[in-house]
Amino acid sequence: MEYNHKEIEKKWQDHWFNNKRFEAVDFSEKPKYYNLVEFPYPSGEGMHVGHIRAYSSLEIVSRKRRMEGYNVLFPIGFDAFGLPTENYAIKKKVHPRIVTDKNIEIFLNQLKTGGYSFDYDRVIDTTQEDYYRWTQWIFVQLFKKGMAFRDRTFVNYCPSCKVVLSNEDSQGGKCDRCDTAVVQKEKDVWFLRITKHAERLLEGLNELDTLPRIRIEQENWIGKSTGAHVDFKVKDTDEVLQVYTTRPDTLYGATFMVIAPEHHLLKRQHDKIKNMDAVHRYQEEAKLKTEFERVELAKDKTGVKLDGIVAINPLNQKEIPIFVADYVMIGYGTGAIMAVPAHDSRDYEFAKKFDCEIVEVISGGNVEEEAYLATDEGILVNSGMINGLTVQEAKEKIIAYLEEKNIGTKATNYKMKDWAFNRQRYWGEPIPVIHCDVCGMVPVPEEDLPVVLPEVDDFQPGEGGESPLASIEEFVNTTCPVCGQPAKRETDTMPQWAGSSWYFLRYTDPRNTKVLADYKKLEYWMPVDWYNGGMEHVTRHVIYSRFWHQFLFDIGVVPTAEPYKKRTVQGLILGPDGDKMSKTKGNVVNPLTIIEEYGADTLRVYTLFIGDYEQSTPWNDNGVKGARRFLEKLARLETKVSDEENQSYQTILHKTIKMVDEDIESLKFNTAIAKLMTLVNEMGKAEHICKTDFEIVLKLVYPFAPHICEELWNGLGHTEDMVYVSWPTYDPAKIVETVLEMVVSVNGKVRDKIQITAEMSESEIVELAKSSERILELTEGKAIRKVIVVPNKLVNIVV
RNA sequence: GGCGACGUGGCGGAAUGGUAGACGCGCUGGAUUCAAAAUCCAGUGGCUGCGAGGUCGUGUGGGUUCAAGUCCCACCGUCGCUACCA
Repeated sequence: MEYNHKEIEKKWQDHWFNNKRFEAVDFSEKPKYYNLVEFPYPSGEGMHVGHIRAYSSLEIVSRKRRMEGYNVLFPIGFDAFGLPTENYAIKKKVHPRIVTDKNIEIFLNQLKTGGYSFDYDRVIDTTQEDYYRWTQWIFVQLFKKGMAFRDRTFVNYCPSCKVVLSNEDSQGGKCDRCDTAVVQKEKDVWFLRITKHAERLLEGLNELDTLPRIRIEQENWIGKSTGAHVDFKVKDTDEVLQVYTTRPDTLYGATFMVIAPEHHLLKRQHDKIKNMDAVHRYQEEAKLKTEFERVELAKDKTGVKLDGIVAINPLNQKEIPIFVADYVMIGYGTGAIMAVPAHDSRDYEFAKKFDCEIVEVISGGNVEEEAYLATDEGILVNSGMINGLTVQEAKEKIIAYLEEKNIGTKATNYKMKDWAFNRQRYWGEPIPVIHCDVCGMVPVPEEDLPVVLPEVDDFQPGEGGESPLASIEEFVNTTCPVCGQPAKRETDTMPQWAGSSWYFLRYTDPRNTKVLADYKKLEYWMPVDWYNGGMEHVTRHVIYSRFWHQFLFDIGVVPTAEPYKKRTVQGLILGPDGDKMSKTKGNVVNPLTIIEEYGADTLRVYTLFIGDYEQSTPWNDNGVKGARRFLEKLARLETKVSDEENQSYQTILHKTIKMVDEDIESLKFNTAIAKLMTLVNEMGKAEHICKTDFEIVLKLVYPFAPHICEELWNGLGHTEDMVYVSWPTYDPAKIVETVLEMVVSVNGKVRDKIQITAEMSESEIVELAKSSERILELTEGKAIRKVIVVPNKLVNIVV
């Protein structure tokens, strides 16, 4: 067969897609299997080799599952709201709707060119009204249950994108989109009460089949810690300054307190604080600092001592000063800390600079030199009732004491904050809320959904961080659905994470106009059996979507408590230079040129052969040729096919069936392909190949390189395509080697090899090993102290 | 700073504690060809030896073990995530 990839691939793609060969069937009798890959953002760049790699894993698994007799749901869609499209629309003066539709069409064609076996009848697009209607519907439910609320706080604001960013989108003090330094801005914004689910999000991880590093990253993100809330009285006031600490055992060492610049105490005790001018100046400075300055340039501690008020240490009744300093964050714990300089490096640094008392309360270090951070070992000193106790004992005793005296409680805290849920841009789901002077905030009635994005001429965001929707009077002005009075619409839109937080549900019933998805269909398809995606989405998207899913479960909309059974991640494909692919570095590999030159089968095989699937690895153009050669060798086997049986390759054939099966299930595609290459090389040496054996090889290669396999399968005279032919199983009898080689080593060094047969006993093997000429030379005149036999592997003789 | 992963030929990478370097790329030699491409065959970690072989070798230094790339400890380096988290 001449390998004309263009012709073959076109032919089979037309056949599959025109005949809907990958259609997922609702309520089929077959067992269901739901494979999910993260849906792409339809950028103008189109498909990237990263997409190929990301989708290929479950593409392989989906093809294999169909052959194994499953009813497979393997869907694809588009997460199409977001800034790049909007920015492009602003620049080129084209409506984002037009840009999005065009990009989606291109992307879908590219996916088909790659031969991906998605069910293309279930394609969804988060920007379509019939989709975001349900995104808004979920928001309304969240709002009704008090899970969505509005609050005035300092938010991360990108002066370039003119957008309020969540903490997740402004990591490292830089805007996720444009890298501009983020500043703090006070604003009324929407939040989702995800912190209420912190514990459940943590517990749900126990049910998730995933790698430890993936689970740990999520656990760290949620950031649970345990300790105590402790109340400190502020002298001569009714004020109680509450702190959160993980180290209540060090309470006797608390020699001063620090509150965040935004702490409400400053406003409340305004009159008593004598140096309020200095405090105000400090607050202003802190506000102007970007996140970057606050974190990266934090080497030097700054702060202002409050003049006029002091706190009382509740254990020893000592008066201790209160400082304002920006090393304490308003958003974590209570925004105030008890400072224990002897045993916390930040407090130590601050105490040294501001000349505060340092009292050692845990022995073992040298607090003259540095903070002693002992956690487990170490005995309490200078600590009244807990002297002599271990840290653990002291913690328990102090908490009991605090609770008894009613000045503190055992407490749990989470790093995770409520989810800042808003954008001030055009291309997003309008938040379906109406502001009425009489009734307050009222959700848009469900029958009025969706709140449709209005047509506008200018998508440019307002200078003050206002949404472009705010300037459209026909949109803003409405009537209150409760009292009928004139009212105004909310003009914020949702962040991009919204549409992706439930998309996997919509795939089960993508055209439903009554509910987000039919409950019976959800019961049939959910949960997602296997979800593959990027490491970068493990902490944000996965947690957000689990939160929404848990909420939807609580209100009876979905049948499972957790959405995903298994989560895996793919490693990045780096540029040929080993750097992350980027347009600016000019090291981007375009998958379409590879498909053009070598074919989709080659591209698919190469992107999986390139290295460990879960590890990052650089692209290598030469490697592509190897993948292509493999397929050519496979095609050449066709010429050797006969009806006659051939025993010469049976062992390796059946071993390969076993290993390829196992490797696919454990994402070891690189070794699966290596073993298939070995098999094809071996069978190439045979005089003739039995037709049924060649069929097995085609079935094994099919998930990786389906087009050429279909062609060869067809060439054998089959009229039915390979999509639902049965996956091969190995014959256990055939993988047992009758004659095999064992290594004989002396003191762990390999010295000889012996041929044994499967029937030989261990003592026979040892005798054979000892009597080998090479071994006799080495053991002559020495006493054999020990002989270790590892069945079918080696004999080690210790002298 | 914290958490995590990783470190193996010229390159990408294989190795349930049991023959280190599977498989691929590249390279060398040969066959084929008028020649080339393609294809096929052989070889391909270092040092050493005519040779059978010997010896060293998985970032560095220790340890456990009959046996360590693999397990443990320390250090060095690279990458990812996170970050004054109290």
